[in-house]
Amino acid sequence: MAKGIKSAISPTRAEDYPEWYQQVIRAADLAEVSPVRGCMVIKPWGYAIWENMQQALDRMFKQTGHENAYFPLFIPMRYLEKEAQHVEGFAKECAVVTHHRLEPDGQGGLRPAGPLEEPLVVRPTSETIIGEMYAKWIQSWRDLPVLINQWANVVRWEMRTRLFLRTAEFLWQEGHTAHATEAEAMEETMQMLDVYAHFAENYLAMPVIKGEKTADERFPGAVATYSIEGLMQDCKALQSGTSHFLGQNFARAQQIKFQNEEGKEVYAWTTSWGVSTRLIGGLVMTHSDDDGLVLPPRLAPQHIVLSPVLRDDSRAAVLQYCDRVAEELRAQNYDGQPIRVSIDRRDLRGGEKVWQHIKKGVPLRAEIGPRDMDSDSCFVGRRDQSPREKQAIPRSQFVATAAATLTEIQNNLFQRARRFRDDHSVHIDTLDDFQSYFTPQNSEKPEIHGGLAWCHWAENPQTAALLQKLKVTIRCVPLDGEAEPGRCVVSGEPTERRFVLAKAY
RNA sequence: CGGGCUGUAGCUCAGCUUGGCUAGAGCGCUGCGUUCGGGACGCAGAGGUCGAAGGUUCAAAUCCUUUCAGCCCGACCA
Repeated sequence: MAKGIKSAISPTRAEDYPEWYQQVIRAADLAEVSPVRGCMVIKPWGYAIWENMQQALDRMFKQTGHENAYFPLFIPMRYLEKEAQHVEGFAKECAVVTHHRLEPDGQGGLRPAGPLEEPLVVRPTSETIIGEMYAKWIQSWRDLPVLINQWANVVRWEMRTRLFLRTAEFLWQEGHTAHATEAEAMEETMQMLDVYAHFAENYLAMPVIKGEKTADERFPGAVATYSIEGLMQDCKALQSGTSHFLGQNFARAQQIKFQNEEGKEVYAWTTSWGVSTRLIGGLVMTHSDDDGLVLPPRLAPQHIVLSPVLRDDSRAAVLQYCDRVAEELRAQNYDGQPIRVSIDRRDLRGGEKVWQHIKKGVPLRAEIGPRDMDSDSCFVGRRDQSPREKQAIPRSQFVATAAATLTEIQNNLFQRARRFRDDHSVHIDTLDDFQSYFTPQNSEKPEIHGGLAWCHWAENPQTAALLQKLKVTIRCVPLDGEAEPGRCVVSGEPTERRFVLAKAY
């Protein structure tokens, strides 16, 4: 490739953000679009990130008293019909199975045969099937709470898809709980929102705002929906996890009831909460730069990749030296586990090999050639620094400080993302400021603009029309921070606190 | 699901308007050589039923119809 090229990914973020996003995913070999409409293939490097997310989240779910279970992929259509709002919300995007057999069509092909008596819906979410089971399992107050999580795939027939951010099929986890009292269910809802926020900030290194969704954005059938919202580098917000307080809506629809301590039959209070492979998209858009993916060490499939500089006269010795360094690194712990190290033995030119690891977001990389071996050191680069800033570090020091360096990178990424988020968060108090904040200078080819606008806001037809015009949405009513009486920037109506508004995915 | 654009080699694309030699380029890939610590260079190669199906024609990547997929813009959504 030409020497003049400054960055590994083309176009850059500033030039064309959506295209940059796709190129980062491709360069890092995370995933591809599949031949199946709207569905993606998650490749090993991308799937390993998901596995790391699963591992961390699963531990947190267990620590908060949940157990894993598995429910069917297929949901009888009539289950979905029970909760009116729920049907309405999901009906438009359901895949439906109507046959259970194939037969020759007489022209060398196949056609469906054996129509089902009742169509089966491929789960878009599992409230209904799980609720159906809970209704059987729960009879006494002694049976509560029921705290179950499921790792699964779901299907929502999306018309417009983007890798990780929105695909017809995606992987997620869905927690479903049932409680004896409203307060306990609400406590669960908030607890899991906190778990998600903790995970986002400490693992994804993605600062998030916890908040409640407005009625329009609420989960179909929920009494209240809470979310964590992150800000991507193109200044659009990403809903990155949701926790729903379902009240007794689903319990009533599905007859989840029990005898309480007074012997009275009452409905249970339920919750559900989930995060998906969308988080990988959030990860990409929070940290990556014009040289490709940047991974927070806690979720990186490999923490360190050693790139031996292979020359005929010293090949064996260098490889042996690398093996030794790798062994020593693996004996170190980072984040409670041995450091994940691999050696790239491929006989590629040094520069090319190293750039591949940069594009894949490996947090720490070390080039090791005869010169390093002679001086008993490693030539180390960090993904949170420029590719040029490489340093020779004595082997023993590199090994001894590797875990601390990973911790430092993890923290740096979070600090950097938080600074970006804070730099793109503003209090807006006039309509003019609001409009100009969300209006690009160049309407032909909109530049990156906007961010999180904290505003006094009233929900009414007038404000809704403005939002539609500017393509802005109410992200949430933030939970943290104090109430601050004020007046709606559009209508002047008095309000209690500021909402967060932004353009969003 | 509406409106627009696009499907030609693994990737990015030219060729199509005005049908006609054996369908091209760059990158990537394979081999050999020179190289090698910031993304190498030279030479020689492999690789395409032109998204798919029908049609028009002596002749279709090129024209027509249908269909599938992708991208952008709307509506919808984790």
